[in-house]
Amino acid sequence: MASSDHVPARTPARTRSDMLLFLTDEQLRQGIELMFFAYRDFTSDPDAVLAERGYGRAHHRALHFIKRKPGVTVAGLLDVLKITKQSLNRVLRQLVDDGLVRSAEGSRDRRQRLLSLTEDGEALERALSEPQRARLRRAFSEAGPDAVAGFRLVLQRMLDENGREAVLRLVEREQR
Amino acid sequence: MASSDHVPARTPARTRSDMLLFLTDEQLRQGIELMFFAYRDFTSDPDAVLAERGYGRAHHRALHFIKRKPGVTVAGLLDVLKITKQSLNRVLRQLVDDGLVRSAEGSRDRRQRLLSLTEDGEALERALSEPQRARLRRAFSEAGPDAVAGFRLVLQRMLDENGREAVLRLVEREQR
DNA sequence: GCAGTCCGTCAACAACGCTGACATATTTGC
DNA sequence: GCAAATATGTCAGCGTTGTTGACGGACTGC
Repeated sequence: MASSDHVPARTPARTRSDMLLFLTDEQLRQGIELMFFAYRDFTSDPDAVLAERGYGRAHHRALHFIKRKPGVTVAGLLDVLKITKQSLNRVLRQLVDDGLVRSAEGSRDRRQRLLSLTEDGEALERALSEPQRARLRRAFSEAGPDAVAGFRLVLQRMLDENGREAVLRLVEREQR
Repeated sequence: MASSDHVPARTPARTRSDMLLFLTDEQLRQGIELMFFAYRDFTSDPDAVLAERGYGRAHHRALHFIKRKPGVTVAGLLDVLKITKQSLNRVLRQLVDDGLVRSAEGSRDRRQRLLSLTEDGEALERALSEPQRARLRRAFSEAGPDAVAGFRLVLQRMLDENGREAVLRLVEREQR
C-alpha cells in the first residue's frame, strides 16, 4: 500500500517517473558532492596566490567587492559579505596598511569610509581573479552556452529565498 | 596580426560573437559571484545544525563520506578530502569518542581502521544532509532537468584536470 | 630482519569566523 | 541644542579547521 502513494494509475508510469528521475536522492547526492569538489578546486587557484602573501580568502572577497563597486562603505561590504564587522575590519586594516586599499572620508556622511583599490590592490585582485576566470572560461567554453544557462539558473534557485532578490540585483546589475 | 588568430574571415561576425557572448568577463564575474553566494547559502543549513553540537563542516564531510562508503579507511578519506591526517584525525577522534563513528580493525590489514557510522552517526548525517537535499531538490525542481544537466556539466568542467577522472568516478559510480 | 606503509598523537601556528564590550565621531530627529 | 541613532574602530577572547614538523607503534611485504 505504501509503495503506490502518489502514483496515479492512469498516468503512464514511464512519463511520470522519467520526468522526476533527476530529483532522486542519488542525483541530489551527486549534486551535493559536485558542489563540494568543484568549489574546492574553484578556490584553489586564488588560495595559492593568497598564501604567498600571507592572506586568505577573506582578503580576496574584500578586494573583489571593493573593485566591483569602488567607493563602497564598510557597511556596504558587511551587507554583501554577511560577516561581523570585527572579522571584516581585521582584513581591511591589513589591506589598508599594506597599501592595497584606499580609504577616503565620505563626502555626504563623513563617518563613512569610502573604500577603493590602489594600483597595487588592482594588481593583486587581477592576479587572484585571473586564474579563477580562466578556469571558469574554460569550463563555460567546454560546456557550452546552454549548459552555462542551466548552471546559472540552478545556482540562483539555490540561494536563500530572503536575500535572493538582493543578491541577484547585485550580481546581475549594479555595475560599478 | 594577433587579433585575427583563429577567427576565419568567412565566418559571419554576428554568429561568432553571439556564440561567445557567454564568455565575456562580465559573464565570468557573474558566475564567480554566483558560486560564492550559492555555496554560502548551500552550506548554511548544515552549518546551523552542526553549530548546535559544537561541530563544524569538517565533521559533516567526514560523516558524509563515511556514510557513502562504509568501511572506508583513514587513508581513503584523506584521498577524498585532501586534507592532512592531523586535521582529519582531530575530527575523527571526536566523532568516535562521541559515538557517531565506529572504528573496526581491518581484516586484511590490521593497521587500518575501517570506519562506519553508528546509529547516532546515521541520524546526525541525515539531519545534516536533509535540509541540504531539500534545498537542492527545490532548486533542481524549479530549474528543470535540462538546467540540472548544464549545472552538472559546468561543475564537472570546473574540476582540476588531474583528479577529475577520480572525482567523477567517485561521484558517479562507486556506490557504497 | 628491515624498509616502507598506515595510523595516532603532540605541539605550534595561522586564517577567519564568532560574541561581547567599549570608544569616537558624526548625523539625525525633535 | 541635545539626545538618540548610526558608522566605524578596536580590544580581548574563543572555536573550527587548515597547516608543518616530529615522533612512535604496529604491521606488511619481501
